[in-house]
This record gives sequence, structure tokens and C-alpha cells, in this order.
Amino acid sequence: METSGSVQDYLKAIYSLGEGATTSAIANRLNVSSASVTAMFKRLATRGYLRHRKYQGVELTDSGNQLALEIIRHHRLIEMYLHKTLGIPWDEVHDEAEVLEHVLSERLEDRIADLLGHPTHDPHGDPIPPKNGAHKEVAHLTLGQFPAGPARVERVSDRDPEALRYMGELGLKPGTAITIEKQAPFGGPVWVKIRGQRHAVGRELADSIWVGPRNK
Amino acid sequence: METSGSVQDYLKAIYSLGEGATTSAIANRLNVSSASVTAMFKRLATRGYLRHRKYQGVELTDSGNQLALEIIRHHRLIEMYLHKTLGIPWDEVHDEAEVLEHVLSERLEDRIADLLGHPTHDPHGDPIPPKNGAHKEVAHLTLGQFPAGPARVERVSDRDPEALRYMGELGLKPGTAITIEKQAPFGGPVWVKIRGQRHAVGRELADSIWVGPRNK
DNA sequence: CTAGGAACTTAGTCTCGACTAAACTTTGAT
DNA sequence: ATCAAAGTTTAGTCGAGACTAAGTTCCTAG
Repeated sequence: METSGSVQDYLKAIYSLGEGATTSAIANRLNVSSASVTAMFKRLATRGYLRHRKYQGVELTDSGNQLALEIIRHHRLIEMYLHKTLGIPWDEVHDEAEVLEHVLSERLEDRIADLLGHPTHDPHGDPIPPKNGAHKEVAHLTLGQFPAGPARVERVSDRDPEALRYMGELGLKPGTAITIEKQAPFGGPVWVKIRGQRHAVGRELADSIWVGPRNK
Repeated sequence: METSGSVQDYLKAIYSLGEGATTSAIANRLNVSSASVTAMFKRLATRGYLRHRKYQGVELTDSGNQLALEIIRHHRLIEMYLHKTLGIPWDEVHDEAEVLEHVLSERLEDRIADLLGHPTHDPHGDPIPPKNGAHKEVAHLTLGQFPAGPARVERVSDRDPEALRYMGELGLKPGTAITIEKQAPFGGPVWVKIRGQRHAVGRELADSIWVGPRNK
């Protein structure tokens, strides 16, 4: 019942695309051809990790779901570990975790979780699934969707190191209190006050930052 | 020029077997069939990592040698890191390192080496090859070969966790000063005084412990 | 100096995970 | 309601790395 890194990558992608886990979405995410995805869907279905309705996309079974969560837990624990303990900058940890997640032993996973005090979120604000537990991701509004007023950064996308570095400069990190001053219309920027400084955040960036209400 | 984990395992095995890198020795070490080894020899030869003289075994080229040393450096650095920083017992680090060695990035390698203060030896006393540097392993006598008198443990085999655990109990760790009292003949044990205690060390164990003269 | 067994190589398969090209659904626009 | 484009699947290949079975070559004991 060993799962290869490939299988794990597919399960992770399917999980995170949720309802929209179609052949081409996965192909796009993983940079492989659609034909390869269909082939993998078959393999994964016979292993009982998902159900494949022809031409209609795919849905994880419980065991597929569990496996996906395990990998995501690995990924986010590793990100946290690399950042906190080895001091790897937050824009670099994703790529490292992408490969380490596939080879983390139970032993090391437990040891790392212990050392970190069983963190609930990684450096980008992504929640770390508990070991063998249920897990649901809380939905947030993006910075571009949130109404003007006080707010707090909850989570940022970890996919683009460039963007992360820029967010870091601005101080847009999970937990930071900000004030949204104005949502400029027609694709204009979001005006945000961060640490007393006003910044114009472009639409593209604003869509990869999730915010919530300020803690009362 | 990417090298797979398999390729790396072969290079490492060939390096550590040195002159004796024959088809069957490698097959035995890696638990694969001889035919698989011959096939891999061909691949590695066309990539310029070794020279294969039919029926005569194999010899690494400079670039093969360098690659092997890089993996061995990874392995031993990781062992040291896991032991020192994560507190993984010395009999468990080998197996973990065996998989992590293949995926350690330059970035992490450097960071870990820095954090550890650029160690020269791993927890078992194996020397850590320097980055892109020449490396030669010093030959030691085994505990079973060393003459009676004062001695010091230099290095122990990391292959058998059971044995390592037992050595740990006895206090047979690299750096430990011991006194060899008697080499019993005909496969008998070696009588050794460790931390004031006398122990009979069986031949098999004595052959996986290397010792040197006590530091004057 | 030769016979036979051990060691090695060749030949032929298999699985995994990728690919392209071609055929088939589904869907959306007219 | 049709029909083309978009999306999906099938068919056929490929390379890596493993295997078994069947030859070759080497070496050593007699």
C-alpha cells in the first residue's frame, strides 16, 4: 500500500481543487498532459482512493481524503519547521516542503510536531490538519472582497515566492492588523493601512491574501 | 543532469566498496539482482560516472566520485543533524538519512552545516566529506585487531541498529577511551574495560568497531 | 590443462508514470 | 436543434529500473 510521490501529488491536487477536480484542472496544476491525468485517475480508482465518473471529474473516497490530508499535514508542518527552526525565509519554505513532504517518516513527523508545540497553522496561515483527525478549511474573503474598515490578515497564498517577498516587505503576514481604507473600482488597487503606512495593493496580489475581522 | 535516488544509491555503494565493486557485491549490498546491476552499470557508464570492464567490475570516474561524495556528505550531515538537533537516537538516524540524503537541497545542506558548526564526523564517527573537496577515509584497525592496551573508539558501523543500541549501553561511542585487556584466541571475545567496567565483546561486534591509539 | 561451478552478461518482460495523436463526449452559441 | 470548440478518453510509445531465464566468461580444483 505504499504510495509514490506522484500518487501523493495527485491526491493533494485533487483535494485542494475540491469540487473542481477535473482532468484539465489537475493537468494544469501538476503540469502534465490530460492523458496522463486520465491514466492516473484509473490507477487511483482501482486503489480505492477516488471515484471517477467519465467526463465528469473525480471525487476522493475517505481513504483518498485521509491520504491527502496526511501529505498536507506533512507539507505544512515542514514549512513551519523550516521557518522556525532553520530560519528559512517564508518565501522559500514551500518549495522545500514540496519535496520533503513525500519522505517524512512518522517518527520525524511526530518529533517535529512535538518540538514545535503542535502548531495549528503554517507560516502562511494555512491550517495544519491534525493527525488522523477531521479537518475543514475555513473560508475567508480575499483582501479584494473584504469591506472597508479594520481587518486582520488570516492567510496568504504560498505559491509565488516573489509575491511572498513583497508581502513580507509590506508587513502583510498572517495575524497582522490592517485597515482597509478603500476598494478602488474597475480593477483598481485596494488602499490599505499597514503598520501606520498606507499602501496601494494591486488586484492580483489582493486576490492571494485572505482576511477576516479584527479580533475584538 | 539530474540523478535519481537509484543512481545515487549505486554510486554510493560503488564508492564505499572501492576496489571490490563487483556486480554481485553491489547486487548484494542493494538487494537487487545481478542483471539489474549490470544494466545500471551500462547506464552509469554512458553518463560518464564510471568505467565498466566486462566481467571485471567497475571503477568510478572523477565525476562519479564527486557525486558519491556529495551523497555521503548529505547522509552524514543529516545523521548529525537529526541526532544533535532533533534528538533522534543514534541507532535510528541511519535509516532516516538513507532517504533524506536524496532530497536535501543545496540550501538546506548549507544551512544545516552552518547550524552544526561544520562538523567533521557524524555520530558514528564516520568522517563527513567537505563540500567539493578531496576526501580520504582514514583506515583504522578493528577492536578485534588492535593490540592489548589503551585505545580509543574511533568509529562504529552504522548498519545494524540492534548492535548500535548495545554499543550505546556499553558506552562504546566514538571518542570513548577504553582499555583492551585481552584478545581471546580462536574467535573468542575481546575483553575490554570501558568506564571502569570489564566487558566481553563478541567477535562479530568487535569487527564493526574501529579503534585507534589513545590521545597522548 | 581442463572440467565444472561461480560470476557475469544478454535477452526478454513487467510496472509506473510520462508523452503524442487520434477519437470520442459535452457544452455553448447561433 | 445543430455543430464546432473545448474537454476527455483511448491507443500506442517511451525510459527508468526492476525481474527471470538463458547464455558467456572466468577461475580454480583436480
